[in-house]
Amino acid sequence: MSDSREKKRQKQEAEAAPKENPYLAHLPAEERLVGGAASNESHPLASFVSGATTAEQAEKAEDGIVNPFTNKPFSDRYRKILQGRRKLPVNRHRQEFLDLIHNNQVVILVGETGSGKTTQIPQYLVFDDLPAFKGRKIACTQPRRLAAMSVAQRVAEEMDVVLSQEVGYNIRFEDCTSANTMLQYMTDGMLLREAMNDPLLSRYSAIILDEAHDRTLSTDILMGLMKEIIKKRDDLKVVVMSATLDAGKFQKYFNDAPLMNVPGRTFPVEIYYTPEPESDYLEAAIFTAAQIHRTEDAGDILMFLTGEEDQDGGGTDAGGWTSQGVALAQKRIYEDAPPPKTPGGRPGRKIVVSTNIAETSLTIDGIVYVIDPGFSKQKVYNPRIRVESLLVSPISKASAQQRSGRAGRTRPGKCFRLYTENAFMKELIETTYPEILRSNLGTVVLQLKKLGIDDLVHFDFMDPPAPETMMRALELLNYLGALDDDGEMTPLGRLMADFPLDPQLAKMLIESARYGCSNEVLTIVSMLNEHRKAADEAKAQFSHPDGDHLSLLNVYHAFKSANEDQKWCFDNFLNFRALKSADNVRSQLKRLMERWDVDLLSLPFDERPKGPYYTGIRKALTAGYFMQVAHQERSNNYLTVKDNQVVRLHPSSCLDHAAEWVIYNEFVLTNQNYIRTVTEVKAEWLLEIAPAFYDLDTFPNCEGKRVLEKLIMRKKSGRSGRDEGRSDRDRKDGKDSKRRR
DNA sequence: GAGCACTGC
Repeated sequence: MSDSREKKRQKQEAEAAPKENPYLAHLPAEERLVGGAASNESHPLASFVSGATTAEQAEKAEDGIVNPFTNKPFSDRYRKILQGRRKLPVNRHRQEFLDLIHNNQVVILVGETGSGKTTQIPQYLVFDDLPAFKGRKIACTQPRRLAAMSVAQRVAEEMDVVLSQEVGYNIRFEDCTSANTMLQYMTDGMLLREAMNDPLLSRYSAIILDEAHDRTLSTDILMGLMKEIIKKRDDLKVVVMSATLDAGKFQKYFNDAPLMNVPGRTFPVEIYYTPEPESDYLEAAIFTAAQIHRTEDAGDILMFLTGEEDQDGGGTDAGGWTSQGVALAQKRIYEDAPPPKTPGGRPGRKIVVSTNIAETSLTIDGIVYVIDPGFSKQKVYNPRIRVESLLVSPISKASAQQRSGRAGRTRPGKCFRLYTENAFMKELIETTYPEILRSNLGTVVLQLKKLGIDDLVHFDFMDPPAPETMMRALELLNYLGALDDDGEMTPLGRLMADFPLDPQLAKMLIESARYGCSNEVLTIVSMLNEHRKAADEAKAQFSHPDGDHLSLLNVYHAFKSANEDQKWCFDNFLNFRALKSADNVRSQLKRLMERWDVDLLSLPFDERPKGPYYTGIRKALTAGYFMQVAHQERSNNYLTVKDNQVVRLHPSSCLDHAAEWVIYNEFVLTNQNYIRTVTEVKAEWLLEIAPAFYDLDTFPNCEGKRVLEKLIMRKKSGRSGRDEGRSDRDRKDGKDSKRRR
């Protein structure tokens, strides 16, 4: 949700009053009324009827003297760009597209990279649909923020308008649109959030879902939502654009919608396989690169590895090579390869080492050779132990094709697959499983409920998730109090869905007001959101003995006390950008709390450490994370509650004593099971805060269960439960316990 | 004492 709801409301009001034809601002007021255009035959759009235009009409308007949307003369730059646009492959299909969209509510469009679909199709729709006549807009969604921004910028130039005026973009933290905006690029997550408050998406007359082949969680939900909305809005047009050949699936899903195919502008790529399987793909990749460099013509190399660790291995430098991980050197990959080392010698060669991000989202010119070891790191979800983890897995045939295609963007290329042809044919799956089949669905289910989808079992997913995964999500939301026992959304659940956070974090934030520490929990939640960059940085001087969550709070306080100084961050080994970003998230969440009347409170600070300050915070943390708890056994191992997984504290943890019960933020599955970002809690809090989850009848046998049983017995017999378990005894030799591990 | 594909609200 972006900056101000008030701003949005005003904008909506302005748009809801389409009395005047905004294209005719140069005319006297009476002629500006809708329908009045016909009375001025000189206007470029005078003869246009929404939903019944031709490519010829539109091109004539584009070729004219005056920009029909601004009434200003077209610039020279505009005309130059227009020439290029007319040469794009998609341009030849303009009339075909119009015919399809006139006769169908949904159109599927397959266009490979370089076809021009992302920039042109929305403009074709603008000229045909004339959204501003209706006081509506056209939305084009992108999975990534950067894409939404840069495409909007490009299209604003193509249409010769100022970005944020007729063409704009809307992403988290940045709404670059105005009351004049008729074409809006946005992230799919942003449109989804809008749908939660406007279930029919009534502000839009057409919605284009781009990069649908990505099958992100948001795209999948939006597609399901579109199917619902078109039943209720026959005035809404939907275009689903994808880069893969798997268009049949999209067609079938959208009730046999018609398909338009736009070829890309690509060159042939020769594919080479290894005769035998490779045992060490990293070594094989480096060897292949060396061989290409020795024997092949000039041209850059793109190498797909699975992660940063791999990429360090690829950092060889020899004979004018440069090698850079994409994340580390986003600028350098666009530079030219180095010149020959000796005059007249062999040309230099650039090697781009990348994760699968270069598969679709990144275009690098000059790549002629692709090295594809056939693996990528993928998210997987195990509903049995409720853990999401990253796993190096074989890629799909579709991914392999995408990868090889990267070699043919500028001229004919070669792709070296480091696996056998037989493996490609027989072992690789056709397409990568969509994210929705590989994720914890807590957030998805909460969003769907908020969107008003009551019957989740029969919701028309393009790929329905496993019932067990669905059950896990419902169970989580029920324990958190977001759904009642009938699966109906509670007021708390509705409020939780308004926060752009995991359900546990949302619950924790909302509940923190009851514990009088919402200011502090707000900070912790914001820092956790940025944990990958910020959490590990909590160095010794900021660490808190009771846990990592509290250390994050210390880091943020110190950062603010140092006036958010960049040098201070550097001196203290903290990531400045991550902290700024956490601060940005914090402001957004704070605004949401203010809007929804969640009190912003703090407990008395000076009474630390004995007073309630930290206890209150830890209780609030427990209110969100009571399902992610581990108990330390006598063997010193930790066992996760209910699932009984053996885990160890992640070495980055600053917990400095044996803590019998801890909540954890993250379960990291590697060679060992680790829990990361942990804070000590008390058994009595668990029973008190989440009695439904800590119903011991639902527990498998374990030490933790017996400890809780004893505690309950003691409580029943009227004694104080304060000295439960063995924690007080162990605290005395806490340092030793730590060392023993 | 280990390691983190990518994205998004």
